[in-house]
Amino acid sequence: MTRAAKRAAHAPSAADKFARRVLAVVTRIPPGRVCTYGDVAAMAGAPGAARAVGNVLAQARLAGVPYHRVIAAAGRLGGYSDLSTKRALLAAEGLDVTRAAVRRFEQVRWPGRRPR
DNA sequence: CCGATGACCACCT
DNA sequence: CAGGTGGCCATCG
Repeated sequence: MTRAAKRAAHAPSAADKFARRVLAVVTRIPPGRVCTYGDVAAMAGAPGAARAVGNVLAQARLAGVPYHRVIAAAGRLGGYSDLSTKRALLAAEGLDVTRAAVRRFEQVRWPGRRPR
């Protein structure tokens, strides 16, 4: 189809672009590792937009994206459609999860923060 | 353009 | 350690 038609079909809004970048980053987080909303924001090219990242994840419905690997600062769990599920998923990946946080957070944080 | 919203964040009580 | 406060940011109406 023509370029004009293509653009008319689905014009890539600025909003979608931001969301795409955020989801792209989240998809790269390996199992057993986690990132904070702030980390994702920075990696997505929008340092300081941690809150905006939360908004994206809260709306995203794409499959194959490990949303549960994105937690709040200091290893606290943060939000999720169902917190008990988030805990279960993280625990299933070998993480030590307490009522409201991931233990040894700095050691499972991704990308590696030069441990030791 | 402005104000409201939210899966945040740092800081202070 | 539980709450409250002010600030930040992208989106949406």
